Amino acid sequence: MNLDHFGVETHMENPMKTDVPTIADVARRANVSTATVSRCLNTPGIARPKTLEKVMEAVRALGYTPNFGARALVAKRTNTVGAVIPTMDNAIFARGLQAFQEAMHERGMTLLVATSQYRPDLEDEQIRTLLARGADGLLLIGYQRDERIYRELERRRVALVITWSFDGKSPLTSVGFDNFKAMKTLANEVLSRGHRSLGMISADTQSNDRARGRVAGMRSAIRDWNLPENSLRLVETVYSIDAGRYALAELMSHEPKPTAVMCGNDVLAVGAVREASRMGYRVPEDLSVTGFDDIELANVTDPALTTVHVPHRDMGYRAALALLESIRSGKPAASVELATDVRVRASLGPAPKAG
Amino acid sequence: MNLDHFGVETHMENPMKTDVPTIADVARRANVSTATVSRCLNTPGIARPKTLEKVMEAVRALGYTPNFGARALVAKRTNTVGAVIPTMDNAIFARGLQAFQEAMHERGMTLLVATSQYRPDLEDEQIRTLLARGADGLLLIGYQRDERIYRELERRRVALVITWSFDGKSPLTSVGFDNFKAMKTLANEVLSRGHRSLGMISADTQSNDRARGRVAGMRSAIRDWNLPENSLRLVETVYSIDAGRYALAELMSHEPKPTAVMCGNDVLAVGAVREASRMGYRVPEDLSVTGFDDIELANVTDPALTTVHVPHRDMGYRAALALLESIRSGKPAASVELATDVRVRASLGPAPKAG
DNA sequence: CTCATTTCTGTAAACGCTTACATTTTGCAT
DNA sequence: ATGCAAAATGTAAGCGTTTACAGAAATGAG
Repeated sequence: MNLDHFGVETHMENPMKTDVPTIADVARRANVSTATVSRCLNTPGIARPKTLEKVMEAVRALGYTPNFGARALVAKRTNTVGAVIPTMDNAIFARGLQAFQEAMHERGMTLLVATSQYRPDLEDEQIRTLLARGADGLLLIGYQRDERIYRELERRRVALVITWSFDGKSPLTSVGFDNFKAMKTLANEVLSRGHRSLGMISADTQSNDRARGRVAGMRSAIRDWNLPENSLRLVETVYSIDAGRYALAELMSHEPKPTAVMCGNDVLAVGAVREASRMGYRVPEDLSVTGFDDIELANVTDPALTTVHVPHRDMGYRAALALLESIRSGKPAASVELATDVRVRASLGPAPKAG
Repeated sequence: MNLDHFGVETHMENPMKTDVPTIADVARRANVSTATVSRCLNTPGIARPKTLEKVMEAVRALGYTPNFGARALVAKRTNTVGAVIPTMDNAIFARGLQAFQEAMHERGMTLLVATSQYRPDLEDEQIRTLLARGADGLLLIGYQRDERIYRELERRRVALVITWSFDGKSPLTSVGFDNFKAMKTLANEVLSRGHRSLGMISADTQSNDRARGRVAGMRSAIRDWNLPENSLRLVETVYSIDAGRYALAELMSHEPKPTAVMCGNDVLAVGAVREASRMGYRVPEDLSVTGFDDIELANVTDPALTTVHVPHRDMGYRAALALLESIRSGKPAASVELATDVRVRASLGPAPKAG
C-alpha cells in the first residue's frame, strides 16, 4: 500500500544510524568544507586560528575520528607494522617485542602480531596476511625463508627488518647478533673447563637458521680445540621444557655420556637441568648445562643457568628505529650488529674427573 | 620544447609503476568486469566455472591481493581485533595472548597488540588507537576503566571481551575467573597451616581491579578465621622481580614479622623468595611464600611456588570464541567463568613454632 | 525454434578521506 | 579607499573496493 498521497512520511533517513560521524558531519557543523577539516587535522598551522577553533570544537563535540580505511586508501600508508615471531608462549621473544611495540607506539605506529610456531609454512602465511592488512613494514626473525617472500616484499615496497640474527654480507636490514660467534664463545668457555665429551640439544637446524648458526659455532669451537667430530652428540627437538627433558635423557642413555650439555635456548636448558636432577646427576658437579638467550627463567632456576645474554630490549628498540627509518626513506636502513656476552652462572662447572 | 610533432613519445604511463595490481588490472586481463572479479573472490560458486577459471588465472599471474583500505572502507569491517594487555615483558599475559592469536588466525582475523604498562591513561590511549585502526573487536584485561571508553565502544558498535576477571553481575562479556574467590581459597590454604601473621605484596589496588579483588579475598579469609585486621600487612608495589625483593625486605623489617607472605603474582613471589633466601630465611621452614598465575616460572624456581593456577590458554582461546561470536552477532556474547585451582608446592609449609 | 525463466555479468554509485586546482578573503602598501 | 600579492578556503576528482540494479546469456518448456 502506497501512502505517499496521504502525505504520510514513509521514508526514514538512517533508521538505525550508527552514529559514527564522518568528516562531512564535522564540516557541516563547523560551517567549513571537508578540505578545511582535513587540513586542520593533518596540517595544523595552515588554518586561521578562528577556523581551527571552530573545527576542533566540532571534532570534539561529535567525537570524530578519521575513518581508517578511507585514510589508508588515499594515503597508501597504514601506520601499521607487522611482526611475525615464532611464539609468545615463552618469554624468548616477548621482551624484545615489548620494546619494539613501545618504540612504535611512541612514534604513532600500531603493531600487528602473528606467530609462526617455528613452522616455515605458517610463517609464509602469516607474512602474507600482514601484507594483505597493509602493513607498512615487517619485523621478522632470522633470514631463512622462501625467496618468493622477499620478492613480494620488494614488489610491494614494504620495509623489512630482521632480528635475532646478523649476517654482515646480507643486503637486508638486520638488527641482531651473530649466533655462530655467540655460541662459539660459550663453547670455548665450556671447553676451557676441561669438558671433552659434549652433548647439544638444538632446535631443528634445517628450518631454523639461528639454531643452525649455533650448532655451527659449537662445531667450530670443537675443531679449534682439535677434538674429534664425534666428541659432540647432537639431539634436535622442539623448544619446550619437556623436550629438553627428553633430549637430556636421550643424551645420557648412550656411552660415552657427555659431561656438559649445551642447549639451543634457556627453555631447553631448564628442562635439561630438571631431568638431570631427576636422574640423580648433580649440576654442575656431575654434569654442566648451558642455555642461550638469558631470559628471566635463566636467573631464577636452581642452579642458575650459564647462558648467552641477548640484549632483548635493545634489539627490539633498535629494530623499531631501523624499521621506521626504512619506511620513511623507502630504502633499507643500516644494519646493526649487537654484542652478546656469556653469563657464567652456577650450572657450569669444571669437567668431573674421569671414572 | 614540444616534441610531439616529431612523433616522439613524451608521455609515459606510470614511469615508476609500483607494480601492485588492482582489481581493474585483474578484470582487464581476465576480460571481465571488476564486479565479476570481486564476486569470484568473495562469493565463490556464484560465477560460471569458465569465468572463475579465467579470473583466478589472472589473479595468480598478477599476484593480486585486494587493497585493505578500500575493502575496509566499503565493508566497514577490517577483520582485525585488538588486544590491550598490561605488558609482554613477562609471561603473565603472553601465553593467553598466544592462544587468543592462534584462535583468531584460524578464523581469518588478525591481531593488533598494544600494551598499557598497567597505566590507565596509557590504556585509554591504546584503546583509542586500536579503535582508530578500525578494530572490529577488543580484548581487554579487567573491568576497570573510564566510563567514557565503554560509551565509545558502544557507539562504535565494537565488540568487547574482558578477561582475567569475572563479575557475574556485569552486563559486559567476560571470559575470566573470580580473583576474590581464587585468592581467598589460597589464603584459606595458608591459614589452615597455622599462619597467623601474614604479609601481602600486591600491585596497586586503586587502578587494578584484579589486584583489588585478590586483596579483598585475602581480607575476607582473615575475617572468616576471626583474626584481627592487623594480622595482615599489605605492601603495594609494581609487578617485577625486584619490586618483590624490596617489598619482602620491607615486610621483614617490621615486627611482628609475617610467617607467610602472599604475593599478587608469581613474578613478585619469585623476587620475594630470592630476597628471603638472601636475608637468610629458609623457605618454607622460616617463611612461606605464595604466588598467583602459575606461569612457567612458578614451577621452575627452587623451592617451587605454591600458587593459583590460571588456565591461560583456555582463557585466551575461549575469549577469542566469545569475541568472534559477539562480532558476528553484534551483541555481547555469553560470559564464561573459568575455574582456578590452588597448586600447593614446596614454597608453602606449616607456620613455624613461635619463638 | 520461441519465449519465459533463471543465472551470470556489467554499469555505476557509493564508502570517507586527501589534495590539486580554483576561488575567495585578508593584509598591506599606496 | 584601492589594488595586489599572499594566505585561507572551497570544489571536485580520485583512491580500490563492493553491491544495487540493469542488462545479457543460458536454460528449459512448449
